[in-house]
Amino acid sequence: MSSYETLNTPQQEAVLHTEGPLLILAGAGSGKTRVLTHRIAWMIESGINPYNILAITFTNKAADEMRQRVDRIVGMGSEAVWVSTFHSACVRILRRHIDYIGYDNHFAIYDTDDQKTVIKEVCRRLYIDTKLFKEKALMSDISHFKDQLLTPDDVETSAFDHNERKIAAVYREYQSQLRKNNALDFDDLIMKTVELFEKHPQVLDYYQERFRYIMVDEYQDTNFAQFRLVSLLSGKYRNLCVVGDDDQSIYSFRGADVRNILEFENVFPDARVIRLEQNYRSTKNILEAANNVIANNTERKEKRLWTENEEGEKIHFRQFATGFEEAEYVVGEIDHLHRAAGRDYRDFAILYRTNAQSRIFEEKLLMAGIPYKLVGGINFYSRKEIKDLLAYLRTIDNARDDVSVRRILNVPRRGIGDTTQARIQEYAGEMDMSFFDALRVAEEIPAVKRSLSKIDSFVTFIMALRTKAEILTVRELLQDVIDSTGYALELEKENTEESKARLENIDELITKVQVYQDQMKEQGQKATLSGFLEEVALVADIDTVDAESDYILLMTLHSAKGLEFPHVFITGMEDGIFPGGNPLFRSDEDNSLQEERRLMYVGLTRGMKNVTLTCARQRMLRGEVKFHNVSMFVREIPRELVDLGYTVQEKKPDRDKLLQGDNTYSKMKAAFLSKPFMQQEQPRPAVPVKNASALEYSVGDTVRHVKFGVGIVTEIREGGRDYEVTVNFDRFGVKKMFAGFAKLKKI
DNA sequence: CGTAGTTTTGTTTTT
DNA sequence: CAAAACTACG
Repeated sequence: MSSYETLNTPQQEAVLHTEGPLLILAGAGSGKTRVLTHRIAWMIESGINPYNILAITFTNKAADEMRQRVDRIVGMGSEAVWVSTFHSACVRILRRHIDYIGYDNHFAIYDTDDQKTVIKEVCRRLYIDTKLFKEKALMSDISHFKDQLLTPDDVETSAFDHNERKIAAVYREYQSQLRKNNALDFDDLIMKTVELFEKHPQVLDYYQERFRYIMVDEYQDTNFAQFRLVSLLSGKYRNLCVVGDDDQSIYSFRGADVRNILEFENVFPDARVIRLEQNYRSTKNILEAANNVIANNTERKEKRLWTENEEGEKIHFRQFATGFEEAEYVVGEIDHLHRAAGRDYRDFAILYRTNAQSRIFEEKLLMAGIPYKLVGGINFYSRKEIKDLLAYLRTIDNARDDVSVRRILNVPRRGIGDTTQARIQEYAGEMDMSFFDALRVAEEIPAVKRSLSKIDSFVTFIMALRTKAEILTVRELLQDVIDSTGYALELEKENTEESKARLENIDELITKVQVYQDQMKEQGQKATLSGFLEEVALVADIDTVDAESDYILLMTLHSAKGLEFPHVFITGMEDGIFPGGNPLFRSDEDNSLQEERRLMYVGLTRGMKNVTLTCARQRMLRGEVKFHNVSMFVREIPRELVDLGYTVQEKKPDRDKLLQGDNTYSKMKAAFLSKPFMQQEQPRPAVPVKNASALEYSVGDTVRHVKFGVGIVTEIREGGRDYEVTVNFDRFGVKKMFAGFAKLKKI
């Protein structure tokens, strides 16, 4: 096939090397996805059964894309290839075989929220003071144990002080609670799969036969458990191909161990090693900057990325007085490039170190009427109303899921309060039965006599739903839950901004169920309740980003891994924010600093055409004004590669006043919100603004807005260079906006 | 039992 | 500054 000729020499080598262990050291933007897809295509073409191929990607989105690209090359056959994330692959395996290690195949998957609920319960049972042992810390401890495949016994044995024994006890009890609830957490998905394989060689053998060819992407971010899993699976045929870049290892906080990639050659002495060092993505300047930054790290495989691309623009660096001005600049700049240079919104990404930094950009973008998508932060599925409804579905699906049953027992209010719940819980514990079973026999519990009728009707209600679940589709079932609980009705009555947003989320959930059903139908599979819940548990926010929609992406540097954009803004380039953490514990030998630097490297190498770094002298952090120095990473870029533009712009007097002394965050916010967002400090070509007569709408007209939907124009006022239009939106109420930005369409 | 009002706590990063 | 966790009251 001629398409292989478009690959460079090492890329071709990687594609053609299908037998035996292979390590591909793929620098940023070196076309590794192309290599992986072509490699799968080549294998299929050369007669390998696609059924025998397993490809592990980092996100579901990457998995989908890979499958599509393979399809494009080979046409048919790719649907038989298993392309999925570690977690999805493990769920599929466990659904089939987890009964071998004493779990029910109908297990629930607990997210961070659920885990916390369990941990709290565990601490209460063990009389552990959560002031001394923070739930969050315990959770991360347990997570790390599991990353290392340590059982409660292991932890117990190696504990050498009181604290560690305590933690081991929590771990033990936590596991026993999960088992009782027939639930697994994220880390269990991997660990239990390993356990299954180790305890049941015949099951392992089955999968070894099945997956004769294995590929793992982003190998630098695998942890010990994942390493073990991959080793087991590939143990028989040894056709293991791993792809990664040690310079992009940014997940050590969740147990990722760079040694997996650094020591691959030691584990597999006969491994072929191929380096991909030609970069096809970025300009020379961007690459040069990235190379110089990462060169400050000591623990790395030396490599030299190069490109034939043009030199391009310098790295732009801009410092501002405040975070507000920073955001204003970034948004103004994007708006400018969009209008003047005709760049699509999808060409831009605004990146930051922590999710909390996104808000200010959201505000400015909203004001400017620029469409954006926020990736990460509070997950859609962790919103209260969504979790409530899902808890119903989970209760229907898995009767032993106590966390879900308890969540919905009194939602909507049924007059079954905390005391009653605690008593039932106690009884269930004593009798060693599930919470729901305790509810069913509530008449045996003398302490809850008063609520007995309420409990009975709850039990009947759930049982009825469970019966319905057998005949209804998932969507119909969800609709039934929404109707019969009166959940939506209650929110409608409330009729506040918040309740409206919640109703919208519920609508979105219904849409998601529908999408799932359609998808399953398309693939000729059965849409099941468990299947939907599983999908819900394992989607990352980034998976919902689609290439078609034209919006700016806002996300953390972590989420940006694997993506590329013509224009990248890395914001908050301040010491203490990025690199974050405690400066006292930061030295060059410190691994955490090196990881931050790799994060910077990832950020820079996302850029294709240009990268802008921004920072602010002072910014609001946790409600107080903080002063920061410019990030050390900015200084690590050679001076001649950086365009400094101007530093702090001349400020207007009224703004000066705003920034002084006693001004609170909200005052500043109010002041900025009431201002036209665009008061550009930098001279720029005048933006053509329509005058009132040129506006295609006038007072009384119905218009459509990208974000707010349909509304009626109630006022048009002259305001500086632009016109201020007041619109009463059907769903969002009255909003004021500037005609130049809002792009209102008369309908 | 439910609510409103008060206090405390928190920032990495995510499947 | 917010969200979460507590507390006290009707």
